[in-house]
Amino acid sequence: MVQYQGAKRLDLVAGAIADPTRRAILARLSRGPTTVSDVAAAFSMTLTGFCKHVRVLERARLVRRTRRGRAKVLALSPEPLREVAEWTLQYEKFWNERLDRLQAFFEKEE
Amino acid sequence: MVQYQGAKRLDLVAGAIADPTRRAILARLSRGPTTVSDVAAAFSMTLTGFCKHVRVLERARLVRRTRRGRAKVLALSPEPLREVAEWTLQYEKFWNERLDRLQAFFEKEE
DNA sequence: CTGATACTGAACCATATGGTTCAGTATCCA
DNA sequence: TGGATACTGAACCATATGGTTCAGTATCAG
Repeated sequence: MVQYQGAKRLDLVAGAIADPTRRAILARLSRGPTTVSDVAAAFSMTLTGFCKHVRVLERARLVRRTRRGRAKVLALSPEPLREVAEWTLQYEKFWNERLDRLQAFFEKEE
Repeated sequence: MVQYQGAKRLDLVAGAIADPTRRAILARLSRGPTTVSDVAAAFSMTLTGFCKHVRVLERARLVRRTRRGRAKVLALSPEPLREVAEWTLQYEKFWNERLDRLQAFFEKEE
């Protein structure tokens, strides 16, 4: 499959949010930046395992990581979610439109 | 990680759209229902491989498959995308709001 | 300087994903 | 009935993902 403009980024972002742990991290960070350990405390997982999730979010540019002393602070970087929203909203007309045509199609099939 | 309401479905749907082949399938089906072979013709992949992608989309309830003679017709089922749109739009305020606070934060760090 | 804190990288493991080939089922057509 | 058409399942393979442990680096506190 050929990769069009921004397709790889959508792969990364959609893949990143396809995991409940990572969505929970984003939800936590939406309440403000905080340290790795502080976010990690909510999960029953090793810190190393947690860091891997952070790495996935960082590669998708959904979080930024900066050093503050010996801690690292995570901050939400929500812009890539906009791209996902825009992609899904391309299909808005399909879930909004009356489903007569589709229903008729399936009734005909059965 | 505990799975909250609908979380597993979001996993499936976000995972399904995290692949350019599958997004292309959805784009094709947005122009109307058609057969497996017809959609598959656009991809340089075996039919078996293609079917696996269809299976992923079907498990995420993004396509429906019905038999018509010896062919099977695929149709877009866009409702699950609405859930993804709604999830991402929770973060709309973050990409819409002025980034003063965040920028100030990073400037302070550097 | 020393030790504790806060990560992070490397290696490893089990399972999932994305592809293949080959064989099988279901339907249409002559 | 007997092909040809249109998938689909099973087995296999390579790589990716999500977790672990253990060892290492960087910073702070005394």
